[in-house]
Amino acid sequence: MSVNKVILVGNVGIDPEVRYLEGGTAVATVRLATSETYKNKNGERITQTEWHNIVLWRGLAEITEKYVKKGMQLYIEGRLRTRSWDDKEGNKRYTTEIVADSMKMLSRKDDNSSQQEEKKQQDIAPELDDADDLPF
Amino acid sequence: MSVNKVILVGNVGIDPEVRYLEGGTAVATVRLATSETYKNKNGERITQTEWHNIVLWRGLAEITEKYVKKGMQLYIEGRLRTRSWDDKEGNKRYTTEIVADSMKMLSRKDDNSSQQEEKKQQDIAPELDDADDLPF
Amino acid sequence: MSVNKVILVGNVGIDPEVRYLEGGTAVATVRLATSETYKNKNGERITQTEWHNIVLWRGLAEITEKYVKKGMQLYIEGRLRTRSWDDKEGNKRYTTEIVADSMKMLSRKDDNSSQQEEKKQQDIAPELDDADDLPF
Amino acid sequence: MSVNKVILVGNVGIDPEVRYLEGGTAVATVRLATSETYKNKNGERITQTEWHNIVLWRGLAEITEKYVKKGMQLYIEGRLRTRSWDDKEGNKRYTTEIVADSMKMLSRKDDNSSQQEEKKQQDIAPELDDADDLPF
DNA sequence: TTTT
DNA sequence: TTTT
Repeated sequence: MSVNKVILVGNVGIDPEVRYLEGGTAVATVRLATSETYKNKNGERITQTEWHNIVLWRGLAEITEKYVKKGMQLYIEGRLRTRSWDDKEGNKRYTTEIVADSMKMLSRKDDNSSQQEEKKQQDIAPELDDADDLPF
Repeated sequence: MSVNKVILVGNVGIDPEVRYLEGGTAVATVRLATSETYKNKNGERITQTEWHNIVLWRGLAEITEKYVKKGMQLYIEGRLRTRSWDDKEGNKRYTTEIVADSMKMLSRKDDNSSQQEEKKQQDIAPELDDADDLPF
Repeated sequence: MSVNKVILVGNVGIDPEVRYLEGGTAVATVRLATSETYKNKNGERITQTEWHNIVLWRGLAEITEKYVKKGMQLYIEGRLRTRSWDDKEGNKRYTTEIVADSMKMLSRKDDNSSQQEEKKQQDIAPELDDADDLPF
Repeated sequence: MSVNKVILVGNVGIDPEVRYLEGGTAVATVRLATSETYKNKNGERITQTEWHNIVLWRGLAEITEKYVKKGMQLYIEGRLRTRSWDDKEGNKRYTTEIVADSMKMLSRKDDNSSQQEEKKQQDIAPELDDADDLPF
């Protein structure tokens, strides 16, 4: 038995990237910042920002494509996954990502169509879970 | 405002490494496995194991040094932190770790001194939180 | 947007109760204890136990009926729900429960058939989520 | 070993109540709403609101007294506690509350002094944890 | 009513 | 490199 759970509330750093696999499956990646403020030994206020790579599949990716923009505040629930790849020198490299199981928009960047999109967002809210049975 | 929270329950892969910084601060690293089982399209049961790098500071590191062993089941609560370093070819590399804020032992590998250590573990249980104010 | 999430690891106080609604839907209730130990001002070790009412629906209820026993350690992920009812004097009363979305068995009470049940438990493990779309 | 953790993001229903115990310890109570939307069998969109009783001690209570207002969105991390009391008919009653370990303000109700208070809030942000060692 |  |  094990538990692998991540809960994040943070802000989107750049507009998400969304691509579609051969079979039509959507995959989105989101850069999400969380920051933490503390005082160091000299009493100075230090803000430390952490950047997270979020991966969203299928329905969550499609929602992301339509509604998630740079600057928005998101709630993400997911799990850690480290995958390996080979760089150009042939070295094994590792990247740790958060695979989202649930995503909620806490704010929206207002744009021209905001009133209308607000409604859309509410319409789709109940579908914001990744209930597919594939584990990635 | 942001939230950066990780909750893990998993098994320790190898005995932890603990070192002491110049000032005497203890730092422990633990390799923790979580695994997830699912059926693929052919109905075969697939187990996918995820390895996490846990970093524990100060009191948590000292507890780790004394009691955490390969094979034990741990509950970890912490936060994600990605740090960068330069490899031998001078390339920037990134490693994502979970900095523990709380650690609980869900099982112990039984050894000769188990009865005695059981008691020790209980004695220290209330101190198993990293309440220091440094954010790393 | 809101989040209502509970994460518990605790021990089952009595064998669960399971009943079936008219339509055949299974509902299980589990009493789960969590305890917390601290030192009071006199340095005495105090253990405080908290009892939680867990409600599990459908597949989770059926798993509970088959495998969950008094004394077992469970991981529960769910959400808070307070429901009201009228007592015999006609006063409104409130009961707060945790509606489970996920349940994992961290230990089993060993019994005669343990080897065999062990296997069963593994067979059903992947189905331990409440993926139905009803919100209760 | 056990875990008793609650994570909430919701809105404050009425201005918090804050009182001071004989020894000067501050205690605040906050009514927090979370809501969940789903479609019933007829395809109608149903919103179900859940009200939570949050209890905050010491520093968190003082922050609450100064800054938390009706309508604000809060992030609360805490633990469940059910306490019993006797009603006027002498019956034992139970109330389940969430004792906060951490509180973060996700929004503020704008008032006249908002600019100035914004700064205050940031100044106190690092102290928003209940690090005292009393377990309630 | 559980467990360590 | 762990565990079930």
